[in-house]
Amino acid sequence: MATIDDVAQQAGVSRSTVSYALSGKRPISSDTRRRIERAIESLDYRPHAGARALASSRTGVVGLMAPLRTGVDVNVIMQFVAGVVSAATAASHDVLMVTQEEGVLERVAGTSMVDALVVMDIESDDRRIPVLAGLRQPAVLIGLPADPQGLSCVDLDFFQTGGLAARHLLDLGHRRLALIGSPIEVVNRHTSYAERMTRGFVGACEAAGGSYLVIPTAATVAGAQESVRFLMTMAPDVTAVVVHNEMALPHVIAALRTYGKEVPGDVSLVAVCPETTAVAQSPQITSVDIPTEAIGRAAVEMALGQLDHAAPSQIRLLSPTLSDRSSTQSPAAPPA
Amino acid sequence: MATIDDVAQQAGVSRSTVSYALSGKRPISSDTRRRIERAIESLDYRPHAGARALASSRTGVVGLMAPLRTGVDVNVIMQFVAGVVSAATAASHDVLMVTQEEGVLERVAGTSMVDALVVMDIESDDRRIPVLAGLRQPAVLIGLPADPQGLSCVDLDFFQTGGLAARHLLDLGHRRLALIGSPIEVVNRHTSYAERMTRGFVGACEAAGGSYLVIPTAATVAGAQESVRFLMTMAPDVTAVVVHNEMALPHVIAALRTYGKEVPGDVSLVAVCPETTAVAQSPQITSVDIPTEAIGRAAVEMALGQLDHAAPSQIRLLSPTLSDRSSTQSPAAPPA
DNA sequence: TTGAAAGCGCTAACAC
DNA sequence: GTGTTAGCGCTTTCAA
Repeated sequence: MATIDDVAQQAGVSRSTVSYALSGKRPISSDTRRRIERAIESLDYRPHAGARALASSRTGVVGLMAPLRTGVDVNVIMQFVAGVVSAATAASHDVLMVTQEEGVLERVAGTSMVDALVVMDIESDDRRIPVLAGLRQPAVLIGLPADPQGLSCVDLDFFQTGGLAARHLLDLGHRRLALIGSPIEVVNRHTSYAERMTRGFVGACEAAGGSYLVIPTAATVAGAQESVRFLMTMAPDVTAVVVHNEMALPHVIAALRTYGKEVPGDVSLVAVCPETTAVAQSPQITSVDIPTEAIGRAAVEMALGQLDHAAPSQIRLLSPTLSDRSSTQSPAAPPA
Repeated sequence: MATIDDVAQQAGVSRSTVSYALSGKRPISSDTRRRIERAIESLDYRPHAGARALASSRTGVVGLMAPLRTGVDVNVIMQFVAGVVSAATAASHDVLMVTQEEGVLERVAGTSMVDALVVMDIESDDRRIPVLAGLRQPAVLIGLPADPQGLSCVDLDFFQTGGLAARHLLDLGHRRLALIGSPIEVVNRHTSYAERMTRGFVGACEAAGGSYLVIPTAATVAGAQESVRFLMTMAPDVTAVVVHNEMALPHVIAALRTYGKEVPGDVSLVAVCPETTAVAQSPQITSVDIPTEAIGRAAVEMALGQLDHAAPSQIRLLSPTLSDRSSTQSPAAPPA
């Protein structure tokens, strides 16, 4: 492999001139620049990443900790990952995927393999937070823990989301609503997220004088059936449902159908899920989108922005937007 | 951050002794070793990855090129990724995720960011192959291109797979079979994979004197319905189906049902898909498993094995295994 | 069993 | 606008 000295020699300049030409950190006469470029080209020169990292304390790599256990809304995870990778690429960075195992965070950060870290699937009281808070590298959490300990966070604003979904249905005239929510384990682990959603939902219902029911749901066929059965028992006159559980969504729709409830004829349905999930159902579902790509992108931008203490740490909650599709309508007039 | 010199000083030994103690490349007296360990501990020393890479020409990182576009059997991709990451971790390596963009391969390899590369989603005539073949680092392809140009490949043995699936049904007594295969675009891109499967399937059918039909299928609801309609028109007496298209699988089952064909009562069904997909259906599907984790694992092992030209390049086709579940049975006796 | 010292390839003062 | 040079922190001969 050609080194920077080879390039310098071939271009008839000093090593530092080549380095500066590459980084743009000082002006280079256009003639010199041309000779350097030619040399780089002809030698197919690429700076050695390790050497660069050693000399500059910058690796050009951001670490991404993603939950890789399959079965858990893999689609959603992949979308976050895609957002992170594309934002990193746009900022000339690569992405190192790290597993959840104990100690990797310390190792990856401690050995200076990465410039910054993005951590997904943050639990309310996540054990990784104190570790992350003690690192030299900036870290951004995707999710909103109870105590971020000064770390930056990005997440969808679930309080607004709950309100937005409920209000859409209330505005259509519905008065008896239900929230079919996250699996109970998730509720317990990620308190903040399901709780914020619920509070927003409940608040909107109460403000509008609607009645409501909140039901946690396992992300399985049986779980969805059970929740719908429960719903049909407790509130057979429900006319509108918010589903905040992308894995259960299709099963909920199917289960409603077994009770003779068609969407949207008998029951209007708003889902909280990535757009791709919403449009993949039939009928296409009116949804509050979880802007996975945007969140991943924001996480990287915030992390990289903090590099030279340029930007301060911050908590960023993205406002939800609702996309009106084919699963909601005004309730049928009650039989006279 | 503490450096190796800090450790050496605190332990009262030379820098090289610390280095050797760490790498185990030469014997260290147990007393010295103890002092070094203590120093490392008390200073919380971690070797600098860049410095190490510079001095040793080894990064401890393997690059993984995975298709990140969502919508394409993300589950399957994630399983491969999980296999790669866990195998890499087991071998004390980290994983750098790289995108499909033009030039990244050259950059990542050229700048010595990785020790080896694993590339997923290989097409029959993939443009990346010549690039990979020209790199200093070993590369392993997941898939089997027309011309591997000396690169190592891992894949499921799809020829055997086709035969195995067909034979399972033939052995049960079925004589009129169909293969509902990959989307036509995939067939055209990844020729080898769909083609090998088809040849295995057809071969087994002909050997047993069964009749057969092969139908490419789009991975959508409409695509599955259309394929089933075609099947029911062309071969209404079909009693056994092999589905090699995990995205379409549930839709195919649903579509069959609309024609009054229950699985397995009227039609036996064997799927070719990851085990998790097979057991997630109802009824659980008899399947030839795509051993995604094992393939990912094998890819990393092969790549790392080639590091010092230790192992030669090779093509490895994993033998399929069939898991008998609830979707196959002998055909009903024809009405007398 | 251990130490001294020469790099690995690059960046960024500092000097002109 | 360009060159000189001192590191960055580690591995690995070579020598003892």
